[in-house]
Amino acid sequence: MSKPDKRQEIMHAALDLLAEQGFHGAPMAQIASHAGVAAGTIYCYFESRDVLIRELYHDIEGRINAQIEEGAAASIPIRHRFNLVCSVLLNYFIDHPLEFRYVEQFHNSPYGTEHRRDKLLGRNGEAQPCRDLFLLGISEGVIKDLPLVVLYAMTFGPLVILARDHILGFVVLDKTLIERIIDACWDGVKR
Amino acid sequence: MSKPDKRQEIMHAALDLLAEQGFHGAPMAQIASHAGVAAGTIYCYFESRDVLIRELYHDIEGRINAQIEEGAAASIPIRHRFNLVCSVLLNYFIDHPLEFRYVEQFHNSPYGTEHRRDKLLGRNGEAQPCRDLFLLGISEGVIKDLPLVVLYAMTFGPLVILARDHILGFVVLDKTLIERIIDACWDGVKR
Amino acid sequence: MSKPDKRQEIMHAALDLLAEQGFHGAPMAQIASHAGVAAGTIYCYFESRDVLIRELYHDIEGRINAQIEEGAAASIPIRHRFNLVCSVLLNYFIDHPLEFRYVEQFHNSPYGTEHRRDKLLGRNGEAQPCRDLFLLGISEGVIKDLPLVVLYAMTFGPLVILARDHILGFVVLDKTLIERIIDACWDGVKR
Amino acid sequence: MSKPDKRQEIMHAALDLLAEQGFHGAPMAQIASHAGVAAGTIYCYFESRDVLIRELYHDIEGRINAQIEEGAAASIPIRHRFNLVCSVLLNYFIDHPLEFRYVEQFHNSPYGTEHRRDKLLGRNGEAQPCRDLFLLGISEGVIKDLPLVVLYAMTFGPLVILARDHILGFVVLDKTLIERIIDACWDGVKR
DNA sequence: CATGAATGAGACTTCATTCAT
DNA sequence: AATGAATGAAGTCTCATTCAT
Repeated sequence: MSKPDKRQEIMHAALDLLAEQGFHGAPMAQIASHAGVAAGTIYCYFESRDVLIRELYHDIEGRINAQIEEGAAASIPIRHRFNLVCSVLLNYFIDHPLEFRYVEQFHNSPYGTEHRRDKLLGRNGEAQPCRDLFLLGISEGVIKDLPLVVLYAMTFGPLVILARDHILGFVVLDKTLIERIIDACWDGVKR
Repeated sequence: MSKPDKRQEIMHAALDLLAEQGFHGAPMAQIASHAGVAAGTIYCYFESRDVLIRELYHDIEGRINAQIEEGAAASIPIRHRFNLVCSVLLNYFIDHPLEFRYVEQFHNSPYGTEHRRDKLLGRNGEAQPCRDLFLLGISEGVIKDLPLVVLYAMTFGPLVILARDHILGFVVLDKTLIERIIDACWDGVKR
Repeated sequence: MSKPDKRQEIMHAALDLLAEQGFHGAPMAQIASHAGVAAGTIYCYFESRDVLIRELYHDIEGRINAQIEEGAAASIPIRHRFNLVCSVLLNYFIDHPLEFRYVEQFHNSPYGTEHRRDKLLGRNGEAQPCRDLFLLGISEGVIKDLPLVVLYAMTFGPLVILARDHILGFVVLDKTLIERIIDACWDGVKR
Repeated sequence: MSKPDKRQEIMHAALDLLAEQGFHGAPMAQIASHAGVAAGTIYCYFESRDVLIRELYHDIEGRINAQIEEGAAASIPIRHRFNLVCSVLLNYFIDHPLEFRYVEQFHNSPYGTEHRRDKLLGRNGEAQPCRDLFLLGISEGVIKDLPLVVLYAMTFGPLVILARDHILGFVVLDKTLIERIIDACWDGVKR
């Protein structure tokens, strides 16, 4: 109980501070004190700052993917599954603004570049869950026959920007607007 | 000629190094030597590192907006203007990968947050040029009646992601594919 | 049996690691794990790291002196006793390279300085066993009438260097060569 | 004037503190303040602490070798050259106790091990100057036909120990005693 | 304007030691 | 006696910035 507790405290503190102050605005000492532990304690759980940052990303990525899969797995009509995936994802971002900001920063940093390079070789499947959804749609002729990467971009590109704008207060995404947004995304990918 | 020269050298060196190595992977000394000037010289032109970073962003943003305006200003049918704006923007990113990476990093960092905050109060116009395009489209009933922010996201969200994927080698965006992508974006915003 | 066992394990691990990696290249945690005990356990047997280091030295010094005494005590002609002392000592170093390296490092460190300072006041005995041998030799007129310290240096100086060179692989000291070396040492001290 | 000045100040301070307090008893900050410079300044002249330590050794080694060569080069009878080399070396140590202590510690530390390893491959010639002296003596039949390493040990082993003892106050090496010591050393190596 | 040596605050990390279990 | 998670002081090194030249 005390071991995972402290590890969790540290990860939570790191998420908070790194998301809010940027990857280079939060010294280890600050993370430690925010987590209620001594500076050295972090190194009982994470080999280095880099490892902490990567492990934290991996954690969040896992949770997000779990959400997406949840929607993508359902065996319902493609259109509905698409809706589900998008709304689940968008709502997750809205509900977890810190995780969202963390992930965004991670992607647009040398960590993200390295992370992608690794995926190219070792496979990983961040958006893997949607693969089947899109492939099926293409084969059924309801989705445009475009490279998967493009379909991902058409779908998640707008959602990510809107999540950010919502978090920053540029729009208020309510239930109705979210529905209309997802419809628009569908228009983008549907044949 | 020699004064603005040095300033340009510095900005160019900063763009190179900051884009490639991340905002925190390029010390001032490295930027200076890459620019062929002494460390102290940078401070003759920029008050501080932060100012350099922001000024560099401002420069790039200006050039990108100029490109967009170029496409948006033409008094041709909305559909064509939309095409023009998108292709001009996407091609600019593809042709200027360092500027693209720089801007992406800027946005997803405390600088970006602050920058947006400033915009809320004052003005900005990053996507301003498109404002009229979309407003006109809405009033003519050819574009969905959604908040401008959403329309921006529907349009630029996919483009930005695809530019990044192209730069990183995940897709190869040729003329044909770019056309199809822009068509898909149009599907997303059109009524 | 289990208590002294653990103490021995710790001293053995400390000897290994401190000799090989230097006095500052072996953290307590490493010594502990090498000894198969927990970090805190060391402090059940040794008050501090310094105490461990000094106690370990004291142990080794005792064993080496025992060897020397063994040779020095024999009531045989001086020349033979000298031979015995030297060969016993040199062979001990060759057979116990870790102890040798440990002792060398100890001497050439602040520990050694402090150790000598203590000896100045209290006692010494490191080469004490040879005292009688040399004193007898002087009085019998077979050994040069030089200060004991000088005679020690003439005898042990070469041996120590050659032990180190042998351990590091710069020479191979076989039986014959050892004999010739000891003869040379004798030439140095004999009248 | 100011550049080499500061570098010298740093090396001098490092020699003082490292020799007196041990290689691990003198933090960079202390060396810096002892040298009258800021902590960071050391890194303008030395890449790292390790580099400083090695460079300092290299410096001292050079000065000592210069002294030895001075004695060894003279084209006088072997016996006299031997005397000259030994007395020059012993006096240098006595006159420069800090350098002596520094060198001793260096040799008996991982730095020294590494240094010797390098020499084995790349040649370096610490005691090279004496090589000819001993080789000539062997060929002329006035010096024992022993490996050079052994002859070095017979000669320098006692001198090093006595230098240390003198510095620590265990003996007082005056002109007369030094002569007698060198005579004894000669007895060790002469045929 | 330009220089670049110098600064020193502050970052990351290590590790001897403690103490509740 | 034994454990090992936790501590936090201290160490090395980086780097934005300054200032005398």
